[in-house]
Amino acid sequence: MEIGSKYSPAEVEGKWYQYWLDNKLFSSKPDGREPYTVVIPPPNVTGVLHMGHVLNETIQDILVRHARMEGKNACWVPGTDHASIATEAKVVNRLAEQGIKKTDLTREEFLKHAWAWTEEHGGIILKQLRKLGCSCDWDRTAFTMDEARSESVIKVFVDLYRKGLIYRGVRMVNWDPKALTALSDEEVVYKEEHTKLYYMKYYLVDNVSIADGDGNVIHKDERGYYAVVATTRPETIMGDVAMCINPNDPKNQWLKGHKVIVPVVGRVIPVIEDEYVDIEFGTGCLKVTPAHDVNDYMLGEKYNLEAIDIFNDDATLSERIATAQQKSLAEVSVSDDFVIDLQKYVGTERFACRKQIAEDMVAAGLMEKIEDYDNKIGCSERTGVPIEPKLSMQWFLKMEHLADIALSPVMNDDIQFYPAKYKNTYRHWLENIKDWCISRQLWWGHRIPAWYIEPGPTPTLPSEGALPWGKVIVAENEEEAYKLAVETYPVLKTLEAPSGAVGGATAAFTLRQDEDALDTWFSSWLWPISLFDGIRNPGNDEIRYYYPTADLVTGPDIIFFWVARMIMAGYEYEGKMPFRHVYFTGIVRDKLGRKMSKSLGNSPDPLDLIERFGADGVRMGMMLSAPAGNDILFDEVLCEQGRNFNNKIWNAFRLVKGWSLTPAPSPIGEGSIYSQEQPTNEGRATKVTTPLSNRRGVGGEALATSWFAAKLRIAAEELADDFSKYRLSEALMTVYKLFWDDFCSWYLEMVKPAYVDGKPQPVDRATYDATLQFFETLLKMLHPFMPFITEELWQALYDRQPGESIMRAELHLPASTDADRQLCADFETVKEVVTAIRAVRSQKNIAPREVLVLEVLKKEGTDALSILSLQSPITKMANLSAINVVTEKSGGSASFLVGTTEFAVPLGNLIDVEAERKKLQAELERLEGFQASVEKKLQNERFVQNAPAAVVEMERKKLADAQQKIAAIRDNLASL
RNA sequence: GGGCGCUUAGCUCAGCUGGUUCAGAGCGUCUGCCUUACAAGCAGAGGGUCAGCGGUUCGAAUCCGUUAGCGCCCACCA
Repeated sequence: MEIGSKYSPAEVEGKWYQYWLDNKLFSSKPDGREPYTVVIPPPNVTGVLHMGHVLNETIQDILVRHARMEGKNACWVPGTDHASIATEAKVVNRLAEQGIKKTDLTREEFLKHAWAWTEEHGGIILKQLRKLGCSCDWDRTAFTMDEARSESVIKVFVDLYRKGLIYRGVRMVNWDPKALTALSDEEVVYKEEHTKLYYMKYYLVDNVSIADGDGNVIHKDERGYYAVVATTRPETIMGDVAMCINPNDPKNQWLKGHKVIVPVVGRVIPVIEDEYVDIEFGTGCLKVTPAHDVNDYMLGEKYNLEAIDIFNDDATLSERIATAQQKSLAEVSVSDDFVIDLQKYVGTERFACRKQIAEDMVAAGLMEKIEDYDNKIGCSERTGVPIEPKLSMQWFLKMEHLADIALSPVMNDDIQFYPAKYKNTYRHWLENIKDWCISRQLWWGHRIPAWYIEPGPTPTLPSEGALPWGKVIVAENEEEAYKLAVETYPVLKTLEAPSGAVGGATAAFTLRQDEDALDTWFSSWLWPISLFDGIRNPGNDEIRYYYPTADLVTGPDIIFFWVARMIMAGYEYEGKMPFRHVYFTGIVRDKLGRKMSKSLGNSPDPLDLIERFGADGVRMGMMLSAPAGNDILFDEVLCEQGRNFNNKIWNAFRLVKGWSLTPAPSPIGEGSIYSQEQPTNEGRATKVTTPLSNRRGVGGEALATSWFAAKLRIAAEELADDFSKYRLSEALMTVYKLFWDDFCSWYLEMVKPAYVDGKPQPVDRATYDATLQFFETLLKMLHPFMPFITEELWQALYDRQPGESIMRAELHLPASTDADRQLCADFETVKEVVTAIRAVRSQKNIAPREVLVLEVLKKEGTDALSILSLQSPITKMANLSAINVVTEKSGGSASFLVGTTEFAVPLGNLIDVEAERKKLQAELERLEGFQASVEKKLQNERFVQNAPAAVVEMERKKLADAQQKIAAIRDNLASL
């Protein structure tokens, strides 16, 4: 097989993805195996893949592939979200480009456009996930607005309504004047802004004279006494119906019982008293505008004040301000000094109006002062415009019961959060939860299944007053609603009976469906259930098998929107948690720590990255810096590292596949060391006491092979441990180092055949087989992270049956043993010795191909000889001709310590005595310092008494070792 | 305003129950190598008062307190 020295992902990825699809390797059906279920956090149906998705989906794919290789029945269900408000906004924009206004369309026409848009863009993102390698069961692809999901949503709405958990009412809601819809509290984000604080004059209507003193702070000018009200929103004075002071506020006692004039408006309003008012803020006088502020609304309720809504839905000033002004002026007329005809503001936009009215007030002498002020403004998460608190009729879901059932499972870890710190956030939200506004004034979404009873076109009315006009009926469909209406209000039966057709032209009454759609999250919260049809078809085989799902991978930004609510729905409808673990990913930022955004242009296109580095490279780049819950500082350099790793794997494969075999298999454990045949270095003076020989009878390859087998077993356990703790980036790093350092740099270098006469020698069968098996194991360990290259090489490693895949290959290694650990520890010594010799080469500029001799100093009380059992790999890796045990090392040699054993490399006159002396001197000082500190510790009686025996013993050993080393270095120095 | 978290090498982070030879990794940096798998590579090296201060302990990066800086979440001070 001819293979290039560079891995080309593009050729490989498409091929294997198709192979996986063709062989249905992603698909799952309930069977006897343990299920492992993941539901995708559904991306917006019209969205495109961004780096956040790459992170999120890569993690899910790693978990799913890992579980699949553990022999579990892995099922990853993909799908998309209709994203009501976002998608509707996009459709509205597109229509606007075509010169079509939404308001000119009927609901049906608009929905046609929306569906067309969905067909056009829907699923693009799912296609992109395939490029990433995601192993979703595509046959299960769902959409929050497909039939099964829609019916589930409606069923749940009806159910909750009948349970009394859903109600309808006029409440202060967050109004998005751009999207023209109500929003839930969670959809409001607060932004810090530099604004102004306006201090306005509210003159007293009764021009009495007021005595100074008693702490009162009185304002008076030529027009009379006035109170000063501070506000950030002067335009809302048009809705003022009262002024409120704190009854305990000494500086405002004089205002008690008076009436004041709203400047500009001219309305006369009472001064009311409530302890809600903060004495410290502003002047302690609060204007009360029940229609436009949540707190004012509460005051309004409490003191029975009128709410004057001054805005249209798009937050322009309403005609109502003028009529309200006329009405109040008709009641109590005030001096023209204080009044401006509000008609001039009608139709202006709220911020323009604010500017204008402030200027007008200054001009009219009604403004005391204007100060700079930093304020937090609630804005729509979607459209970004400031929210307008607005009174409106909406549907709400009572949250108390749902919060109750959702709290404890997380707090007692039935559902585990990674990282666990989000438990606090979760608890705090549930403990302070408010009712969920679930209606949206949108068309794109699930229409609320509520109908209002209205007179039909041809009613014959017995007695109008007794009829239930306007009453609401909640049912799964219109037919049901009709039946229910008649059942609930038997009087409807007495009307002229409609002839069959529901709500038809002949009906005596009709049902008019509520215009509103449901909040998108009202469908997403059912996702883990509705994907298996558990709502429409409770207890079906799929829901019983796949539910609860295993892991949910999502961002902490939707912990309330989605995670918490899924937990509520899970317990309410299945009586069980929807998932066992939640893995919270961080936010993907650029390397400077900035959020990735279109406007900054700092967000790379994932598909472009995949093209340049390969999907495996991008996945690895993402995972290299992705501990759970931490933000990811993404840097292309990491993808490059990923690509380089792919290349490394590729080349390791080329090496192994290029080997030829010796004709007859040679048994492991005996002989077969070609390095024995290498010539000894006759040229260098040595005091040989032990000839180079295989003292303990184990060959180089065999030793390397048993070492790496042990290493693999230990690494597999580390890997399993990392996975169990969701430390995926550490798991990847474990395999990365295992492959690159241990397998390539040590193992392969140890077993790789030598060249004789320019030709590589054949490799013995046992080594070859073992190497291939190691390779296969490594590929399996890597597969969840890098699915494509591992499949490519796995397929090429051995002959495979059609339809076979590494995806379904299981990774079973026997448990590691103490012997394994001992062997690995021994090999650490090998590595240290080899590294030390290489360092000598590097320092002395000795080429790797120049053959050296190593001397081991045999001293009384030391274990110098044990190294000889490992001499074969050392000899090869350090390119030695011999390892000689000596009692006295050669003159002019570079020496080093590994453990307490001293080694020397004879170098003849290459040695720089002065430099060597300096080095030794430094090392000696370090060791003496260390020795002193250990001695001090051991002389401390409290340490010896209190510390565990093992720790004390360890210290004693440290001391003994240090003493030995010091002695060796002193000898060395003396001999120089 | 309330709550949570973070601060360890140039960068990004591990360090899990306080105790293996003065703290680890990856990347980057420096030095030397085009050595017949791989220069997208090989070999070697340097780099840290564990944010500051105080305490507990025989022993602290680790536990407690405190200060500073950073970040996140929640909240109706107009």
